[in-house]
Amino acid sequence: MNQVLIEKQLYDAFQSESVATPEKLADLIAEILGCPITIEDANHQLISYSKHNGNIDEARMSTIVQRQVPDHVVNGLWKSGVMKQLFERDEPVIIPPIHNIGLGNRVAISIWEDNEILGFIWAHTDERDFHEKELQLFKVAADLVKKYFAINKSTSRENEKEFRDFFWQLLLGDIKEEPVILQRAKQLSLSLNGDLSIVVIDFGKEVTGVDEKHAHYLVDRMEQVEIVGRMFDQNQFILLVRLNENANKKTVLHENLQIFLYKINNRLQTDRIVGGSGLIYQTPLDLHYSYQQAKKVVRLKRQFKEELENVFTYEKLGIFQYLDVVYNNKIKENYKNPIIERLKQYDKKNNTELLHSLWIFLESNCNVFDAAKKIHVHPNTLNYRLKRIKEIGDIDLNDPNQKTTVYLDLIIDKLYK
Amino acid sequence: MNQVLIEKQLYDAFQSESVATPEKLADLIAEILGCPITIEDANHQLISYSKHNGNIDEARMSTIVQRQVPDHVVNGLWKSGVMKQLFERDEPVIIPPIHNIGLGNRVAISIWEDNEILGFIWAHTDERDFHEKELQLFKVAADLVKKYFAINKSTSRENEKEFRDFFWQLLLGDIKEEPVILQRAKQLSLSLNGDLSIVVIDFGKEVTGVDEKHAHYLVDRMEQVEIVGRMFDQNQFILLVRLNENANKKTVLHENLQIFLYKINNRLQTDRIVGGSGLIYQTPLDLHYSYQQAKKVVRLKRQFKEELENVFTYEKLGIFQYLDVVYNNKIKENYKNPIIERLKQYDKKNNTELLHSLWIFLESNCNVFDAAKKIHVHPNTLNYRLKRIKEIGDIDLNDPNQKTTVYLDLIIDKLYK
DNA sequence: TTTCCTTTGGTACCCCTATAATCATCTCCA
DNA sequence: TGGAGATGATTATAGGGGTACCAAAGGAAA
Repeated sequence: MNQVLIEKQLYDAFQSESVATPEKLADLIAEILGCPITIEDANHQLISYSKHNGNIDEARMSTIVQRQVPDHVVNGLWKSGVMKQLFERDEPVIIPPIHNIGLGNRVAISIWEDNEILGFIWAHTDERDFHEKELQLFKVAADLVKKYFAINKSTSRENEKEFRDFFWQLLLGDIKEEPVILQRAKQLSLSLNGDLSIVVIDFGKEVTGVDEKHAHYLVDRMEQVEIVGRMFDQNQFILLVRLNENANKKTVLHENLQIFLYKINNRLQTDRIVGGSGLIYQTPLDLHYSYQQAKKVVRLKRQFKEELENVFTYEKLGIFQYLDVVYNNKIKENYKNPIIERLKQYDKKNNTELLHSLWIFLESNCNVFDAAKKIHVHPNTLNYRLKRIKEIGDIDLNDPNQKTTVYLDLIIDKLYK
Repeated sequence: MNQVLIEKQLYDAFQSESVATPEKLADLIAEILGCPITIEDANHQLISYSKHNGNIDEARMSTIVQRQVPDHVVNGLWKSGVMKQLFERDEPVIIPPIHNIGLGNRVAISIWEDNEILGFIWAHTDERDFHEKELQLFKVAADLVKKYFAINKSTSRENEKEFRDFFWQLLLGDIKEEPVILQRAKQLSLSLNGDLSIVVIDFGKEVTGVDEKHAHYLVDRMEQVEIVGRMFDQNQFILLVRLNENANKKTVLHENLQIFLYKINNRLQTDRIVGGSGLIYQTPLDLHYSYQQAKKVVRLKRQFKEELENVFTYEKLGIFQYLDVVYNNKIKENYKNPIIERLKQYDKKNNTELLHSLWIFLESNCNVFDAAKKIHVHPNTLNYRLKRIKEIGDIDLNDPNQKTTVYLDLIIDKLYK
């Protein structure tokens, strides 16, 4: 009965304020539970905190001062497994002190809507123990806070479907006039100026709720980029991002994606998730190109796992960008590079390794010494082999045209076998 | 009346022999005209010669001994313009002595069927002059010889249409079973084993009779290759060739085509005629690939006139083989190499020549010294520029992948402008 | 003037080329 | 069958040439 009473009290208190401020909400929860309360959003930004009475730990102090949870505290929470629990269920989690990040006793709960985490409530339980009753109350509190989030998100929620349609139009290039795009963006309170790019994260399987939560959470923590739009589509998480003015265009996407993919694979205990970004364009008109490019990066990363392990942007695909069209052309024209064929034939007949030597040589930027080291032969041996290759293959390795051609054909020969 | 009489006599004489030997024909003409006669086919192979009375010149002597006109004599005839006249009309041509090739006074006439030259008659007029009467008689003689050729060609003529159909089936790859192909080839007395390839000569305009004659004549004089089939199709002359057993596969087509094209352009006073060959295949099943390849060579040679001036075979196209598919892919994906874009922008802003320097460097097989020489700067200057290029373009020139990509993109950037 | 960019000179070190020697394998012929 | 000779593959050595790096000077813009 006591519990029901308190619950009613909470509800009444909450509903009595037509627009409850988050601070009042924190104070109210703190009062009922009898301990300091902190409310954060999904991105660990401080929403509000209760008046504190008595001494507080270092983690709380710095969170309040910075208006967000310090990075090292977040990292510590991940490492200790606490965040993982919060991400995977909506029950209160009892957290023992973690001294090296200055964190005292806590009980925390995550707040959900559909599969998206809206935020967290942290109770600072240094001064009192939480038993079943308090934990029940804490869940009720989470429900209240969820309503607060829901109200504040309501406007964007209403637009959700409309936004999705617009996003697809951008991704498919359906709208051809920039003013039309910008007007619709304005209606949806989106800003589409600056450096834009599409990022595609591919889960390689159907995306579960847990996957979505982690993905949402991690993209929100990307640095130097702003997530303008996001959407799940089958196995893929599609992002429309804007680069910050002062970000280094050449590297920011690469770095963020690298970190993102490392973390999400780590947290979901897999290695299946890959991702890539398209080129950066200055107009939303071109975003459909970026989308296609990002998808191509993902596709190629699956196809050439090792080779493209460290490639995350379309720009860095290099020759792989053209590999499949060239390959298809070869198939269509039934073309086999006669040089390679001659060398293969010779190798087979004479039990030599001319073709492999040539490949290592080309891959070593045509440096005989480096290449010789890699295949454990004397540089002069490799030089001799190159001389033979020139004779047998009828190729001039000093002609960049011929060299490039055989390099391309060799890559294809190796990769499409 | 005398003329008509002789004409009748000639006809009678000719028709009296159910199968007149060419020797008798030569003797007959010699007797009527009162001078030694030589009959050759289109390829300057000796068909027959009349008994000679009196001294003969060196050219005749060596022609008879070798059973074909010596090369230097043929060349001399071309240089003096005689062959040109013979090729362009079917009237007797009076030829003054050409001493440096040992040729005395001659009157010659070419023998035609449709647009193909069948052969020539040479009258050795050292001992007597040809006037109007003799010239008329000479034309009658040519008509007789034509009939001789016609009889001997009749079997192949009958097959002409059937052959054309078969040729097209080969070119288009319509027949999928090798035994079927070989059987049909046998019916047409064609041999389709060995190293086969398709050659396409493109006249760049409608082909006239004169063009055809020269083309037929010149392909018959190719060395180390056998013309298995030939056909005119719109602006193109399509050849099916077989390489001789002992020919150097790597070079024989290149060399023959180079010479052929030089000569035919020269003789027809143009530079419009181009030609190319496809790959060499060992089975007629693959000839349709060779045909497509040869057409591609022709098309690319028109598109990149200077760059492919010395390329005649598909094998030697090098990177041009892939250029258009890569280009189309770029267009489709709206891709502009960001490295090149950044360098262009920098060059424009700072009035520098980084992009051009990079191009020369890549074209010089990445040899700083050679490249520096070409653009007249100190090698260290170029080194410095390369350092800047690496910084501004964010490119690692020691990575063959990146280098190849930018090389390809630069070629396309230059050629498709 | 300061600063940044570009060019050039110098030097030490690394790399490439050419030549020759060594070894293995195969062919051919007595 | 043995051995001379040919061919091919590898290693050794020397010297010239190319490259990377440092330093300095000239020039343009702030």
